[in-house]
Amino acid sequence: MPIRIATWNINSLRLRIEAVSRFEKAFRPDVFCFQEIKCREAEFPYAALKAMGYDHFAVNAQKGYHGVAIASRFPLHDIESRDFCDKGEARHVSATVQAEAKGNVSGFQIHNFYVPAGGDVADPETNPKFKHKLQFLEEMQRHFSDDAPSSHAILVGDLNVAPLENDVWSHKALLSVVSHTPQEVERLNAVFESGGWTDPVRRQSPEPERVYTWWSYRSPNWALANKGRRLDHIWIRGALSMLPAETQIVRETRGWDRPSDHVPVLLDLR
DNA sequence: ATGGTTGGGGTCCAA
Repeated sequence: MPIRIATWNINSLRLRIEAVSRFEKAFRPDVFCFQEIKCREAEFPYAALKAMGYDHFAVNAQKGYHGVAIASRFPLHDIESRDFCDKGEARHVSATVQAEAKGNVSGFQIHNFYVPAGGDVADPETNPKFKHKLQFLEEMQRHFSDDAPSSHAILVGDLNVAPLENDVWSHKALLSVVSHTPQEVERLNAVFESGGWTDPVRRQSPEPERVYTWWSYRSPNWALANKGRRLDHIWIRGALSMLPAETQIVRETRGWDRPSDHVPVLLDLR
């Protein structure tokens, strides 16, 4: 049995806990990473997640906005939440997963990120949110290049950047749209390269195949128009990147009642 | 070029 990791920007975990349950029944992830949980820790739906078989948690929560969490069937150790950019925002949580497969126990580190969206204007001089986004990515780069790049780890989350031309519905139309500007892409690529990461989603589905994980709520006909972006990512490094890996993007959840605007990304590692 | 929708918390901000 492979180990299955899922990441999903859920856009309010309490509101969509039934969607999480439906997804869990169908896809059974072992380690489930959420972004935009949008609740205080006291409001975190521990009981509902325990009923789905998750007994181990790493939660970095705040009232109303942002918030990330890991729910795991395997024990979690060394739980840390780093306050990137020192703004007091809950955008990162990491843990060591004590995974067990075929009786072999081995650990790997997992980092769960919610990178700032960056506002509307792609100019750090006039838009402090965009400046924050660029600084957040720069701090991520420094953080991971300080590590031993060969250490096995997984990085997941809503990185709010679609780095490749075929990660958006129109490269040309989105070049000046926050999420696909050269400034962000350059910084995300620096995180990826200096950290020694690999991208199993694009290993499986190389360009020019179009891959999206997000469709705006503002498009009434999201499936037909299909103006999506790939904002949600799973990266792996070290010995993990040598393992047989399969990924899935579970687009069908975008068509469920009251959906998140993001869909889950799954990774199976053997 | 413009405006379109959703969620949380509270009468507007973030996405």
